[in-house]
Parts: sequence; structure tokens; C-alpha cells
Amino acid sequence: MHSSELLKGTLQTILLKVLKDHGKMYGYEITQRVKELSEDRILLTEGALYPSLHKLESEGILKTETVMMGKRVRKYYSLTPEGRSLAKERVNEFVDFIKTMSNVLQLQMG
Amino acid sequence: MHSSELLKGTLQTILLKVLKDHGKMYGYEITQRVKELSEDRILLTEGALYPSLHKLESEGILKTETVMMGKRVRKYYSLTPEGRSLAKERVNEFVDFIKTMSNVLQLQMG
DNA sequence: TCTAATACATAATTATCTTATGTATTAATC
DNA sequence: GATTAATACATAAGATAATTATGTATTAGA
Repeated sequence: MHSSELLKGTLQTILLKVLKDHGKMYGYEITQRVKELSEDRILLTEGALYPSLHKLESEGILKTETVMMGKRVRKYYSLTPEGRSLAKERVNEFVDFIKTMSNVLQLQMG
Repeated sequence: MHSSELLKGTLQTILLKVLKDHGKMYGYEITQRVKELSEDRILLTEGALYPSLHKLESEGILKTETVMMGKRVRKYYSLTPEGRSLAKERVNEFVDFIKTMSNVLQLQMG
């Protein structure tokens, strides 16, 4: 699972926004949703995903709920109120980033 | 000189496109132009800039011309033919990246 | 029965960037 | 005239976020 150099730094933004839009999700589900939304262009690696989810949880941005599906564990993540506000902030930041880069690269868009 | 986490991975794209648009430029001049184009949002650090320019030169993407301005050295960088084609590629890559991220983050744009 | 997909997790390595440091010239301010 | 800020290059040390590799285990499909 590899992607462009440009994706670096976007992981947190992606996680927060996808969780905001789709509610309660577990790790593997997030990778599949992102793969789908990106038309196979963004393939999240577990080595990046899980540490990032754990960090966000430890910071109070995400909360978890562990569910047993038969004998298999599923850990559902969802945004805390703090997480919801951070999600907005991160998306705004990204939009601003696009605008700035569009100016620097002289792309004809916002 | 610090910026957002999102800038990671954009340096090469920025350097190539700015050099494509503005022709022959020296390092310090590039930092100023990018600062200006980005309205002070992107402040390139020398620690990232110079190693990156050197690498691109060693790869045949950029060529240099050293000029003495009085007693001060100026090293002008410009794109080689290979560099021009890489610049296009990098910009296309970035536009595609924006499109993909817009889908994932559900932004109402391309 | 074996393989692929699902589902979690962490350690080792790599790459890119920031921060820090260094040298030196030129312009501006005190 | 002296000090500071801006110009102009360069590299080394440290931080950080990602990839790659590895590990365990269940479930579905061939």
C-alpha cells in the first residue's frame, strides 16, 4: 500500500473527515472507504493508520468502543466533541493549503 | 521558517514550477518569490531548499550557472529539458492529488 | 486444504523536513 | 564608525511521519 509523496501530512485530516462524514468506523473499514472514495489512489497502510488512530485516541480526539464480532475484535472509532471541532479546523486548513498552492503553482482555480 | 504539515512533499513541485515560470533563479530569490506568491504562508527553509536544489542538479533536472555579484556568489538554477518535462509531470500529479483529496474530503470542487 | 480477505498491532527502517550552526557580503540604522 | 538586518550560500543534527516488514488470529472462498 503506497502512494504519492504529496499524501504525507494528510492522514490525520483524512481520518477526521471520514469519521465525521461516516460516523462510527473501525480501522479496516476506514482503509476500504478511503480506497473507494479515492478510486484506489489512496491506500492507507496499517503501519501508519493504527498508530495514528491510537495517538488521536490518547489525545481525546477520538473515542473507542470495542465490539466482538463472533471471535473477531472490532474497535470502532468516533469523534469526540473536541474531535469534531478539530475535523473542521483540519479541513479548513486543507482548503487554505490548496488555495495557497494554487497561487504558487499558478493553477487556474480558487 | 516553519509551515503546515501539509507542505511536506510539495517542495520539489514548487521548485520546478517556480523555475519553469520565472526562468533562471538563485536560491534566495526562490524563497522570496515563494513567500510572495503564497502571501507569507510558505517560507522555505535553507535546510530544505539547498539540499533539494543540489539533488535535482545531480540528477540532471536542474543546471547551474555561478555568477559573482561584486564579491558575493550567486548560483543561478534553471530547468534542463528533462526538468521541464518533470515540472509538467509534478504539476499534473498535484492537480490529480487535489482532485482525489477533494473526493475523499467531500469538498465541493474538481 | 490452502489462500485471500478481514482485523488488529508494533518494530525497524527510510525520507523529508526543521532547527541549529557556520561563513561571508552588503545595506541600513544608531 | 559600529552594530544589526538582510542577503547568500552550505551542511550537520535531530525530529517526525511515513513505508516496509513482521506478527497473531478469524472468516470466507476456491
